[in-house]
Amino acid sequence: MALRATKAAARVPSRPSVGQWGAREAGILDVARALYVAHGYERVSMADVAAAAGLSEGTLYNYFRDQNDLVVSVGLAALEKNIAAAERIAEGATSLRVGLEGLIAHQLQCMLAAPEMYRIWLREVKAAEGYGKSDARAQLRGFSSHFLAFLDRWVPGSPVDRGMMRDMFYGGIEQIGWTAIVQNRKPRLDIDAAAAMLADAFMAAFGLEQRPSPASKIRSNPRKNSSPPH
Amino acid sequence: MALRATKAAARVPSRPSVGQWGAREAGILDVARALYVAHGYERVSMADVAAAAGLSEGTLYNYFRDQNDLVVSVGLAALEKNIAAAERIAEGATSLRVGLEGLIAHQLQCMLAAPEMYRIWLREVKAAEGYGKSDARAQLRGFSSHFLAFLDRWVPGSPVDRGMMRDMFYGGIEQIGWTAIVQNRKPRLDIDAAAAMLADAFMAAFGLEQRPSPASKIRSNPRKNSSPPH
Amino acid sequence: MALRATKAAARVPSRPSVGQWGAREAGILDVARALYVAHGYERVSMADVAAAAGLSEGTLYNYFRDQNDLVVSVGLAALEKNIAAAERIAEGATSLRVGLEGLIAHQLQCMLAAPEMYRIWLREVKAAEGYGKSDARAQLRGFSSHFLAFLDRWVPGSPVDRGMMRDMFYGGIEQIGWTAIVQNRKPRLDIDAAAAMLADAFMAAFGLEQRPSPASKIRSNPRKNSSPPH
Amino acid sequence: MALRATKAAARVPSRPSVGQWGAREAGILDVARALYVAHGYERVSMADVAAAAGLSEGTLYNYFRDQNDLVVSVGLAALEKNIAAAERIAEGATSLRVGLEGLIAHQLQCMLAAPEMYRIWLREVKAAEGYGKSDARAQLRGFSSHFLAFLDRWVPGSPVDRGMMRDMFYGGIEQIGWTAIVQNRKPRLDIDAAAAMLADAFMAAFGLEQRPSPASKIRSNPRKNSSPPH
DNA sequence: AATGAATGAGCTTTCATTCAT
DNA sequence: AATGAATGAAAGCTCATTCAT
Repeated sequence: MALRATKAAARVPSRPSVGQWGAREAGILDVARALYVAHGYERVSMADVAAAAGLSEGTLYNYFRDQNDLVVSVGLAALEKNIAAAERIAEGATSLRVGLEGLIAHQLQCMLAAPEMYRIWLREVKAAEGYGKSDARAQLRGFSSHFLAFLDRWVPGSPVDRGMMRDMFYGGIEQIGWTAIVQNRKPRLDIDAAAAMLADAFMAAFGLEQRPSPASKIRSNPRKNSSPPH
Repeated sequence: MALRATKAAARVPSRPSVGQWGAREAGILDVARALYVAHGYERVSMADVAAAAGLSEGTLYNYFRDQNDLVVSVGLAALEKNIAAAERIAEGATSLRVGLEGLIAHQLQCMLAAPEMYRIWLREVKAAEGYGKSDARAQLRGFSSHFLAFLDRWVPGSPVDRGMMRDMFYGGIEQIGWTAIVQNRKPRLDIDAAAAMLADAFMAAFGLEQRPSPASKIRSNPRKNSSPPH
Repeated sequence: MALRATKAAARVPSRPSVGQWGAREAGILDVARALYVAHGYERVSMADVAAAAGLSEGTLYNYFRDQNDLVVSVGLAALEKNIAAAERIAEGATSLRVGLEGLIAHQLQCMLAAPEMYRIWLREVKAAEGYGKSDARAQLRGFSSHFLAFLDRWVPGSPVDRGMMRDMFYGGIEQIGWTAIVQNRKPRLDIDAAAAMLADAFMAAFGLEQRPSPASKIRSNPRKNSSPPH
Repeated sequence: MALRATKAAARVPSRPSVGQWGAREAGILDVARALYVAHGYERVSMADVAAAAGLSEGTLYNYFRDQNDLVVSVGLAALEKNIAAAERIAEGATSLRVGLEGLIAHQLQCMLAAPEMYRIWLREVKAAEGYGKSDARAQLRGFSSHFLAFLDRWVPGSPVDRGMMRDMFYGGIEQIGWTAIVQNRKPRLDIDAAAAMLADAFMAAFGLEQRPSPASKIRSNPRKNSSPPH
């Protein structure tokens, strides 16, 4: 169904040396990602990747401990890029609102642009046994703290637990993105509009900003309006 | 890594008859679920299930087309129960707030009580290739409409698109639950407190209820609520 | 009853490279043939062949795509040898009569020497589904054209369609050989006598040579003829 | 590849009682034949046949010892009909020439009309292990003696051994028919023309009739005959 | 570092056949 | 005679991984 179950490879604990870690590995990851995206990662064998990369199978194993390592690495490479961009967005934000909206839009864009990467993330990382102790999770925690710092920067306190805020935020966005993917609604989803709306919603959810006061007459369509007020 | 990928079987078109679908299958599902929970579903072979159920392997295949069918069936059986309970909660709710809180608490309880079922759901259903067209998704859509009807009942209109509300709601809750599971924080998570807080947050997010105005003493549940400092 | 039906493998397109195709494969074919002859090919598993060849099962599958490929390859290897010999006989023939007689004798010898190979040819090649488009048939066509060229060399024209001549010739011979095999008459069949008689018969059938003139009351070849005179 | 190999069922030696042997069995054979022709007999399971016949699987086994028995029975049923017709043709023949021509045409017609039956005959009967001792062969021997009697009737003696004549005759015809089938040339094969030509050829082959005398510069059968001008 | 042939455990899956009812 | 659920042996096949060169 996904990849064949493997007995935990007990031996080699670490990847070669980090200094070396560059060109070659990145190239392999690129090749692998292309294959994964093209055929669905479950159907791409190590031999396929090796061949496409102009490597022998054995050599491939010099760079990635096993298939899981490769798949997860491909997934995390994509994640890293996204995280880096997200951090830049958070840091460059001129207001909480702008930051959230940017993060939402960015997240949705990433998902819709590369659903297969998200599938890898979901199946092989997030829902994998032992995710709790994985490197991947450590990485995520790194990002998480950035996000929390971003919140701290703009709102020192809020009624909702910070961790929960993060989970609501990302959980909600991911679910929305996934629904769009699954419904094959990718092209039609208006990411910016959705981001604006969601940013409002999250601000309200977290008590981070006043919803329009009853006094302010501003909201044109208070009922079903799905778009951002002001 | 998970289960071996299978080629779609060509012959058998459908499962026997639906009327018959009862005792035996349910028994097998129970046995399988127990094994899955105990050992991690990836590590449980069809032979294991057959043996535990006191069946021959061949017989097992009379009831479930293949391993994937069994795993997914186990996952969906759990889901069905949860959905039924959720629908009861939604229908029995005396207010929107009560309903949301109940749904949140129920969802978290389900996840924390059976994380392995949630893993199956995540890996083998939600993130499986072809989920978009699966029976599972059809089933989910059924529940989704119940949830939307529930919202309709209490709030005829809201600024956020209903589908997005649903996704934010469940996506957020699931993420929170998953974090708790992954962090092995199950026992410590105060589900009721979390549910109360989240219900507030979602109400606010969806513009469904006034956040307490600074002046108004309105907050109904000042006790466990971890929210608005006013 | 014979071998288990297999679903066409989807991925691997062709056999490795042709240049390499030699030592190893030939060795495996020899081993397999020996087992097939000894036990009846239907009763020889891939594991049997691998073990006898001192190979792991997986390795065996590096050389032969599946069981059918191996069985057919064994059959065709035998066929190739026979065809090569047949071509040499045809080319070296000093007369039409000599050539036909040689070809008949050779064909019968091959069949009686290795009936199991003939069974493989019959069941797994000739009567297999899709034989029409198989490599085997292509190979046979190659030989067929040689045979037709041989006829052309000695008799530029004849009343019988060449393709039919070929079919009558080989169909007839094979049936005779098969009868001998089935009747367990192998040792007793006087191949040379039969070949002489059949050569006469085919010459006459194809109008390629004068039958004995009316004057010689009976038959042209009273010498070695093993059949009943009136 | 064909049917799964089975361990020789050692027990039940005979079919129920012959008196009963009628309606039910014939009906099953019909149903099975239809399925075999439609899907290729290798792909039709006993369950398929039972279902199509409105029988339970167990009941099917009351009528046919095992799958092989069924398949072979289907094949032989077809053969029997053909043989009966052939005997009628042979008996009704007004001359040797007419008889042979009729037999050839009939044989080709049978093959082209039901190649799948011929495949069964080839794979599951003729090339099956133990064909030599099978009931099928006994049956064939019966027909064989009819054919020989037919020859005896018209030509008390000939230079070619009678058994070989039979084998040449049927082997040649079958090969020609098979080639037509394999080449998908069924519709185009002019059976009557072919039969005429082949009849001539066989007559000549067996020395059963004068080839056109040297004097008559033309040929005996100027009509449809595509044969010997010498 | 690179190779790539060899490995082989281990799973799924099939269906002909049986037998208790 | 009929049923049809249960059987279970039996093999095919894959592919991640290794290791001798």
